[in-house]
Amino acid sequence: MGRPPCFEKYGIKKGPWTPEEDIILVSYIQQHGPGNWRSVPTNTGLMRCSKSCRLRWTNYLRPGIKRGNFTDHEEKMILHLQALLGNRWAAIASYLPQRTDNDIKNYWNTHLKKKMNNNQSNDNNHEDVDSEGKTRSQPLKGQWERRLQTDIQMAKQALSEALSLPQNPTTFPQEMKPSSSFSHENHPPNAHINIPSPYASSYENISRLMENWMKSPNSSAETIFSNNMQVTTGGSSSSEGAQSTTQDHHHYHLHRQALDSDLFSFNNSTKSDSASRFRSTHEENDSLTKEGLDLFHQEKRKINMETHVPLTLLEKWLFEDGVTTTHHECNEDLINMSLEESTSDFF
DNA sequence: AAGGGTGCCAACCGCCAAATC
DNA sequence: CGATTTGGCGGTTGGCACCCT
Repeated sequence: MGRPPCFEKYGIKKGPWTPEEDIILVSYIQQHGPGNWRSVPTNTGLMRCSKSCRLRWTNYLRPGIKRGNFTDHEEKMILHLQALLGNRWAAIASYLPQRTDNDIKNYWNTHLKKKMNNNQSNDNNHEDVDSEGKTRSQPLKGQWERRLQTDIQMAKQALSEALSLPQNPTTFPQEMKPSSSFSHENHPPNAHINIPSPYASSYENISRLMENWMKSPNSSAETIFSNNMQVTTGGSSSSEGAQSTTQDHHHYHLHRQALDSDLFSFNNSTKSDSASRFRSTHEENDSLTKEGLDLFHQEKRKINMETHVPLTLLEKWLFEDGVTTTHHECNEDLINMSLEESTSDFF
């Protein structure tokens, strides 16, 4: 037999998400936590498939997501991890908790792939032009990959070199270190993320939105949203959402910024300590519900049991798996090499 | 100013493994 | 144990915004 058929076959809506839909989804996740996506469309009335809801949450609405330009360091990490793991964007994204796999994939396809091609075409001179037009030496890119493919011993050495990135503790966010990347106990997710926000001046509006939202969790999202954000919602079809005015876009970004607020500090429970964030943020919130606490304890137990493995193990798994699947012809020596040793400088 | 080309990115598609009945 | 659903992943696409001529 199998599972009962899901509701989502009827009248599935596609296309860009509207602010109203976002509000509904976030509101639901706020109450029930991420997961059990099958029930989300049914319980919220969203005419979206569960898959779409999950993607919207993980790629856009989930708090703690860093958007905008990739830093030089992030770019290097992506390049190195891509060389190690191949196009396993989810695995790569697990090393960059603030970035989504979709984000990294897009960045790779639009920027890095091009850059790699340029590097290969300019192979003879080991110089590269960065985004600011400045010339800098790039001895690792390309060279590292070629050496990896040709000689295991050389590859070992090259890997060590590649992983020995320039040490710059001041520019390396705390949460990106593996030992702490899954621990935000004392750090609200956005507290130390330096987002160049054009919406800072509207912080009060956001605060009001969140305040009212928390006070009236049962009121309709549309009412809350229209009262606080004054967004023209109209018919709220996807096409209309996509055709909103510039002002609407501005408000939409305010809304988006609000969703990033610490008040909703869940994280994807399969990849990080959503429970820790959930607790740390909700403990500071007077409107914390008993339901929320129960959820937190459930989440924490689940995470402790299933997903919160030491990162060194995760690294090993990623490394070994990546090597065995992408470079299986030369995997033995690489597997024998201790990743912890070779990455000690990397992080 | 207009039209075509290009870049970017959110969202979709299809596949697969795991879970469930 | 097989059928079915769900969740996750990587690849791809559609449409908007920007740039160039």
